[in-house]
This record gives sequence, structure tokens and C-alpha cells, in this order.
Amino acid sequence: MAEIIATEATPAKRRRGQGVGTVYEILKHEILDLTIQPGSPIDEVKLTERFSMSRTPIREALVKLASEGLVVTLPNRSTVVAPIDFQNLAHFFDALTLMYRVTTRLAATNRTEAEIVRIRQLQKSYEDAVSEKNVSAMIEVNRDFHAEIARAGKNRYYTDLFERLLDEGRRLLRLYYSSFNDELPQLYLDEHEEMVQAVADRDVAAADRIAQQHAQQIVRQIQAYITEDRRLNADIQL
Amino acid sequence: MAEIIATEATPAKRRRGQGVGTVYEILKHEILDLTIQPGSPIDEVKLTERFSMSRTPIREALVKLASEGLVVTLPNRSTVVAPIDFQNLAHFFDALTLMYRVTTRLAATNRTEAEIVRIRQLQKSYEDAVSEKNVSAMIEVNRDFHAEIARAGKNRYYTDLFERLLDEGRRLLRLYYSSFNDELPQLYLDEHEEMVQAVADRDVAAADRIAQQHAQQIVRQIQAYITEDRRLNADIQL
DNA sequence: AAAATATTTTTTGTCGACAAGAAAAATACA
DNA sequence: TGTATTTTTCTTGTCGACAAAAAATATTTT
Repeated sequence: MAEIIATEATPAKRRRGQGVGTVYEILKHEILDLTIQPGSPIDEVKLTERFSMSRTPIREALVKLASEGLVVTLPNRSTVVAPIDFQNLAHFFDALTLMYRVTTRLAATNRTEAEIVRIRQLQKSYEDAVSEKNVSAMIEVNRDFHAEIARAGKNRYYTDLFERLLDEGRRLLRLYYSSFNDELPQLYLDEHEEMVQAVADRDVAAADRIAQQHAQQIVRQIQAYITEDRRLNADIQL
Repeated sequence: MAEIIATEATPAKRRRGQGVGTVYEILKHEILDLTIQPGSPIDEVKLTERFSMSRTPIREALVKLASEGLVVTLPNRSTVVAPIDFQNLAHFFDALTLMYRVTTRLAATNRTEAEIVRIRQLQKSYEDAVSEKNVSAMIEVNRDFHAEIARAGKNRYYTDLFERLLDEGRRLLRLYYSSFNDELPQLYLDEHEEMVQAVADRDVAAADRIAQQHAQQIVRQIQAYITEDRRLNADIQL
């Protein structure tokens, strides 16, 4: 799950029509993983060399990333990795919480047995990541776990927005959650368990309650990190 | 507001960096206006001639439209205008109603005076469109009116989704609402008035109530058209 | 030496061309 | 005559090149 994408200089020929897709996927992964710093400029020519393909498919990949808000294109100037929007964190938390609730509720009513199986598999993966203390995997699998629940709800309008929010959350968590802390993962694990149970039981009220609780938990976590960060900066700057 | 975009064969030179933008805007407008039929293929070469520019900027515009779901790209095959998704109308209505409520509520708390002025201007435009019995303008201005309210709420995650939903709704209304009917526009006008008042008064509860009511009104309208349409088809086919 | 102007370098937006796939047409085969 | 196979045509994905902006550098002017 944590593939090393060091050098993409592929001497072997790539299949036609795979170009933009691979560039898009890899860049997206690196942006969400903070492998590329928010705000850092993206050099088209360098990507040209790295992926050994012309600028045309690379530009198309960047256009795609831009319309998802993952990069920002300054006309006639460089495109940069989207900076993390601290101004509107409150709006982010608000939307995230609502989408957590709505998607989990819908999942409880629309889920199939096959979907429950898949969700439980992801839950297991998360458990493994926790026991391995693999922060990177935890963040990524956590996102996939909730995205899978949302998909079981079947409403693509909600899932699209929710996935966008989860991705943004992934960057925020990645930013702060570099050192492992064992209290929270266990709490999340328990909440995940409750959530799956509610969805499996088709208990909408319970699903809603736990989704809200879980969302608030994550919001609190991020806010705590930010506060801590502020304090640190305050010490240094003032 | 209802410009005629007949021939884009611009002999005069276009400013650099304006290419993709114009193509994107014009195509988007035509797709939402049903000038281009849902499902109909998009010929890159024809667009090349029409806009008198090379395929590169046109493709970038199509990529942008694709990532907004307005066109669908079949790999190595043609890209087509996104078909209207009748399968998931229920999900569409659900999301639309929720976004109506959430954005109007937020507008009631976050709106500034300047925004109220702009909203009232759009309300006036809608009124004009109704008295002129200009269906096309009514549908378009109605969308802009609600989008403006949503923007006053300031949460970009909600506004982005809501605008996408309003656009999809625009296509649905355009599809059925070809002949003018004077009952509904007046009803909408009254509801709009109530909505603006609630937002201006910062009355969240009222805003929520009216938003929900208005959404359900629109949902009912579309559903009525679809039912009517089914009956018509039934007569012919069976 | 600092500010303003001119020049060079770099980077982006667009172009025309070509090759890989898919669709359509033509041919062969039963 | 209908089906399978080959050939041709058409469309898409990618490429390398070039020109317009912007940025960086050098030059002139005060």
C-alpha cells in the first residue's frame, strides 16, 4: 500500500491512453501524502523528464488536478500545489461532519452484504496499520474505510464531496500526525467497530449518532494539533 | 443574458491564455442549455474549426468539463455530453434538498449587506424574466439567484456541490419546461421573496424552513413533468 | 548606488504532425 | 446471402517545435 515511487523514468513503452491517468494518480498521491509541499511550484518540464513523456499529457493531468482543487494554476505563471486553507477550517469541519453523518446514514439503509464484507476488510487493514504503528497507512486506510461506507450509501453527489473532504483531511492529518500516539488510534478503532455494526444492522439513528461523534472526534484532534502548533510557534516567535 | 453564440470563427487574434477558458465556458453553457443534446458525441476536430484553434486547448477544456461530470470521456473513443441520469434522480433530489437547506441557513448567518443587495438584484431579474415569459432566462436566473445566496453562506464546499446540483437541475428543467406555465413562476417568486427576507433578517430557522419548502416544490415540479412524460410515452409505445 | 530601462533566459500556451486504436468499409469465405 | 477476416478510414493520444508572457539578468541613466 505504501509503494515507493522513486523514479518514473520508464524505458519500457507505456500503453497508449495510460499517460494522463498515471501522472494524475501519482501526483495526486504525492500531494495528499505531502510528499510535495503545499504551495510548492510544479515544473512541467521536470515532470516531462520524470515520466518520460511530452508536456501535453502532463498538462491534461494538471488540468484535472486543478479542477479538483489539488493544484492552483496561475495564468501564464506556474501552477502550484494547493496550499492548505487554514482560513476556512471551520467550514471544512462543518462540511466534513455533515457528510460523515449523511453518508453513514445512507449506508445504513442502502448497504448490501458484499459491501459490509469489503468495509470489514478495510477495518481489518486499519487495525493492522495501528498495530504496526504505521502512521502513513493509518491515515490512508482510514480515508478508504469511510469512503467505502459512503459508497455503500450510493449517492454519488455525497460521495464525491465526501471523498474530496477526506482527501483534504488526509493532508491535514499528515501535516500534524507525524509522531505516533497510541490513545487515539484505539479510540478510532472502537468507533469504527460501532459504525460498521450500525451500518450492518441498518440502524440509521445509531449510524448518524456515531458518525457525528466520530467526526467531532477527528475535528477535535486536528484542532488540538493546530493549537499545540500555535503554542510552539508562539514560543519561538514572541 | 441569452447571447447567441452562432459561429465562433474568430478571425481576430485571441489573447494568449484565453483559449481554454472561452471554449470551456461556451461549451458548458451549451450543455446546460441543452443546445447540445445529452449523449451526443463531441467532435474535437469540428470544435477545432469552430473556434479556430488547435486541438490542444480544446482537449484541455474537455478534460475540465469531464472532471465536472458535464461530459464523459470513453478512452480511445469519443467523448459525449453527459447523459441525464434518470436512474439516480432520487439521490439528486435528496442532495439538492439538503444543499438548499444548508446553504440558505449559512447565508442567513454569514450574509453581508452587499450580498443582500446582489441577491435582490437577481430576484428582480427573475421577476423580469417571469413577466417576459422568457423560460430560458427564468431557468438561468433562478440558478444564479440560489447560487448567490449559497455564496453568501461562504462555505465553498457546499457552494461547489450546490452549483453542480443546480446546473444538473437546469438541464432537467430545460428538458421539460419548454412551454410556459404561469402558476409556478409566481409561486417561486413568492418563495424567493420569503427566502430573501429570512436571509436578510438572519432568521436561520425561517431560512431553513423556506429552503426545504422551495426544494420540495422544485422536486415535485420535475417529478410531475417526468410522470407526465411517462404517460405520453406509454400511449405511444404500448 | 539606486532606480529605471533594456536584454536575455525561462516557462507557458498553442500549433501542426504523426502514430496507435477503434470504427467502417471492403473483401474473402462458408 | 450471411459471417469472418482483412483493409482502409477516421479519431484520439502523444510528440516536438515555436511564439508570447513572465522572470531574471544586464545595462543605462540619474
